[in-house]
Amino acid sequence: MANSRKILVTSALPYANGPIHLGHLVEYIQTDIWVKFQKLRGNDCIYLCADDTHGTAIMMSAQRTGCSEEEWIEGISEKHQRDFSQFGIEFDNYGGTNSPENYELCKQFWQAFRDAGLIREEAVTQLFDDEKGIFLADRFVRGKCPKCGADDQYGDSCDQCGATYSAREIINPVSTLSETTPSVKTADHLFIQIEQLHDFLDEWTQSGDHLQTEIANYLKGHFLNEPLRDWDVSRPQPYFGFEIPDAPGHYWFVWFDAPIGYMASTKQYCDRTGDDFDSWWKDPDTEIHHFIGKDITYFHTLFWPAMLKVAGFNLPEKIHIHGFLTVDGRKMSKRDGTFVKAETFLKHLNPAALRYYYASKLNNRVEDLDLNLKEFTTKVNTDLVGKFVNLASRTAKFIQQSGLSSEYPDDGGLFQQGVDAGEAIAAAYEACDFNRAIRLIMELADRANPYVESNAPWTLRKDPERQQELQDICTVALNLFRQIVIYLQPVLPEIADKTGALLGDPITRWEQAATPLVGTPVAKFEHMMKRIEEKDVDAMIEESKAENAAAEAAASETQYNDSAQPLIDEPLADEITFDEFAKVDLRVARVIKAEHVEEANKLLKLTLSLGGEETRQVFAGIKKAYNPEDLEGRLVVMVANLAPRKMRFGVSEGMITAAGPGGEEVFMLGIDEGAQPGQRVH
RNA sequence: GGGCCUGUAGCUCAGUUGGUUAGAGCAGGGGACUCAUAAUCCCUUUGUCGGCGGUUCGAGUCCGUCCAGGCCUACCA
Repeated sequence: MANSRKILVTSALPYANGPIHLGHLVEYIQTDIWVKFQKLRGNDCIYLCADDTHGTAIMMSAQRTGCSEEEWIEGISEKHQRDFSQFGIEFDNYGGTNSPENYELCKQFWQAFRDAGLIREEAVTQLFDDEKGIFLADRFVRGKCPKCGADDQYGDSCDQCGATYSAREIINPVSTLSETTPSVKTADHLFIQIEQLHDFLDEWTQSGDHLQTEIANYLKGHFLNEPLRDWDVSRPQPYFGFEIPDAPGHYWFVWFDAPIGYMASTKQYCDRTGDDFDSWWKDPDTEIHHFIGKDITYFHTLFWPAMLKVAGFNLPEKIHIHGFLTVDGRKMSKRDGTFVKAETFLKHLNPAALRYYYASKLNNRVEDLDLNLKEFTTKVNTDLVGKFVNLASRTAKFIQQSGLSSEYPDDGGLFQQGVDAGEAIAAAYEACDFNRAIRLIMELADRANPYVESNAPWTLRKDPERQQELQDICTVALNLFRQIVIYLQPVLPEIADKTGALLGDPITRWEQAATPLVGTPVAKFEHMMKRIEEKDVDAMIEESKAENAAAEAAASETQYNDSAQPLIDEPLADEITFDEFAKVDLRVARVIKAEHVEEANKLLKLTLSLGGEETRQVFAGIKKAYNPEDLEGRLVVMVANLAPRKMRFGVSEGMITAAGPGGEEVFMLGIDEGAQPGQRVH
């Protein structure tokens, strides 16, 4: 087409850390419908996606399952692609951010930032999990809220009082990865000084219709009204990602390389098809459209445009942001079985039903979409099966012998009304106002059924004199049906294919809806879509519940499958009386000094404070398990009334309590925050 | 605390730049038909358009305010 648009479309990259579920599918179905619409309209449109494969979470998952990160992400990618394909979602290329193409592009972006002088280095102090050997992102830390004192809150904010804070402020932090107390460590990070692009971002976000208005307002009120903070784009090792070429030991933060993955996927597409990469990312006439969820808004509306700007690539024409999925009005819940995986849905229901339902609910605002299961069933059954497919189902077999009439009969203007509605429907699709498009299309179906009703082909077929009339009526009905099918092709591609086969004319272009089809044979009609049974929906929910129960059981097994070995190694001691227990004076003590002892290979020399001036010198056999510098300041529990014992290196005036077989496996007793040195343990 | 969004029949929602008796689908009630996946067609009930105040000849539509619900409040994917 001479005036066809060149449109590059992406969906957010699914994180390669779990299966696709119905929530993800809102976005991929929305995007796929939009892309199919553009293609049907004759535009040069490609749809790109990839797995987002970097970051700490993926590193941990691979570790847990005992495979390499590469093996892990490959397995996930296969599953993702299989799920998408089952739902009729067709990518022109599906890549992964761990690809060589992505690495090359990242280097290019990085160099552009270096050249622009926008990168600076600064030390960042973070909590560090000594056992796992990694820095802890906020969500991997839990502890007591520093504001209200609520227990078991995440590292960045408190559910109870709503306070936000840094993980370093949290009281009694615990790493959720190892359940150990993290230490505090400092590492250098690289920052992009995004504030220098403030004027550009002001202009880009607030004009040109690149964003929905509520998003533009949000950015204006939350970020652009004050200087933009520098963006921390590096992570120290260990990290699964790309090592920064000119900063060994530093890795690009996953959110630096993830959006570049859109481009890497384009690169793969171009390499495969011989297309020109620059025509997509450097030609200003090309439109780039990103579809994302509201959770990743600022990465795509601030950082990403800034990156593209600095590196000299096309800026997005539009960023389409959608809300989340709720089921029956509530957040998806694993416990309620409403956290339904794509795979589970497919075992029970037709993916076309979900595509239609989502389409009928989607608009171009950032609103949450509710999957009401009852409504889902009635809507699909009434609209799709009852009204729409029924049109073909009730008329096709009457003209299986004769085919469509050779001339399009008078239909009282029905077909033309459908043609007239075409542009409004197209405009609704274009604006991502799919629910409007569906409403307009269903109005057409609402007119077509009464037409069939009032002309009663089932009466005509009994009268040999009126066979021409019968053929004409069915020709009209099937053309009205086909017109609707064309309009619905972006949503229901499979039905479009079947209709193409039924009427001997494949559906490939939107304009086909403007011209009635005549004179073709009509194939044997076969059901295009089954009704949804309530029991299938119930079965899907039940299966999701069962999956969750099984997963929970497995998790609790791995968490609590404690070995019986310790008791076997050291059986329980004989019973004692309380008085006998009370003879042992256990005290809270603070390690005020910890030092190596020359020539000792097991011992550390500790100076313990019991508060005030009271101190004890203790030799403890924990050298292999603890570094002295990590001990200083810690609270321990000591046996304070143990008879002093002369040892080779001095007198030990007590004993600190610890468990474990010894050597490297010694675990000292800690005590919760708040305890004071000198307090007795009862 | 601040910001954004939403509030129209039992349910899901339309209502264009303010203009005559506020609409659709589903659900409910009554009837018809039998070609079709118990599908379809016709008729039909229901609304202080969240409350209050204002601008206007005229407001569901604009302004203010209050109430209710949702979301966001950056280094977290």
